[in-house]
Amino acid sequence: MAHDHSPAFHQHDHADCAGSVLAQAEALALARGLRFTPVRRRVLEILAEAHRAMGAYDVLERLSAEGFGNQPPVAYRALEFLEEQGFAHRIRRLNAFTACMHPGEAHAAAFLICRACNAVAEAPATAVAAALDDAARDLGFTVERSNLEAVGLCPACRDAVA
Amino acid sequence: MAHDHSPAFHQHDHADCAGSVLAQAEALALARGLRFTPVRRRVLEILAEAHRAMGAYDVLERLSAEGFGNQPPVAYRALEFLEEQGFAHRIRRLNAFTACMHPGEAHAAAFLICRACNAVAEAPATAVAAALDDAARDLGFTVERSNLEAVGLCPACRDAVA
DNA sequence: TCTATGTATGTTATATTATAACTCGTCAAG
DNA sequence: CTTGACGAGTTATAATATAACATACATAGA
Repeated sequence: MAHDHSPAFHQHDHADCAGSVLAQAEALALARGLRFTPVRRRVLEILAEAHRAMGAYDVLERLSAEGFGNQPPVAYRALEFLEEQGFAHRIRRLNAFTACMHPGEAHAAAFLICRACNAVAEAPATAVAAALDDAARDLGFTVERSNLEAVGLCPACRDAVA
Repeated sequence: MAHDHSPAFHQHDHADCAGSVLAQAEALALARGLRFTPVRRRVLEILAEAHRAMGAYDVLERLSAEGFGNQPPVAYRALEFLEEQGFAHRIRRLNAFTACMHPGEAHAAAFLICRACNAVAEAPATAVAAALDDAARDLGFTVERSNLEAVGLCPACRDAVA
């Protein structure tokens, strides 16, 4: 379980993890009575296979080339659906989106963005979320959703620089 | 792009806190050998007086009305300077900016955004930052800057709903 | 003082990101 | 076999942001 949570900065089988993400999302959509339509499914696949943050227009380009609609709302709507369902995350700093690597599991989002290679990793952030809740409670604020984005250097790029 | 009129989560003297923020920023700029020019100063004043998140184009409108340049780079450059110096923060979820209420003090940024009134409060986040550093270190990632944005309900809006 | 140099501002133009509003098709409930 | 909800497609445009170049302006060295 330990290394399952830290995929991005290590070598692993993308096809495999993408497949499992798709399967989990599909199962969750079914369980929730949602329509996991071709566009939605394909967008999640594209994100999972790319295994990096992609802009909406990058996704759209792929969709368009595959015979789906070629206008922005097609991509934005699918991405919005995926994000609402926790199947994908929006990385605001990059104006981009990534597949969630463990959909369905309760988890706070904490993204580590490498400024050198733009890789994005999702870090386990239970402790971070707890600390945030404490700080917010002191101000009487009720947190509903939170998003933490950190910029820095991933192990590979740090070693390359050193 | 009007973000909302609500102040942070408690009443206080805006003119006073804006003045002190300006003074602190000015002193820091001096100490750092930076040029705290009229546009930069005025942008920080606008943010501090508004005491809410403002879009770059909102700021630009004010600048323009006061005889400064009326093209986007004028606002974006000043905002970028203020953010780099820690005098202002960018709220990515809102595509907006706020004055930092305690420039110069070492602090991690954690913003609480009320989804009802759009007020933005800056919460003390030392514990949050520590938790993040721990999580990142486990992945070999070096955090340089981080930004936490939480959406929820501020005390006033929660009470209004209840 | 003068001028060279770096830096800030102003301007033009355009790129990038995102959404509003409407239409059509599908599918399942009544 | 309709109708109502929802998703997808399309047109158009809004909102956000930056590239590139021109002009002014401070200040330090000749």
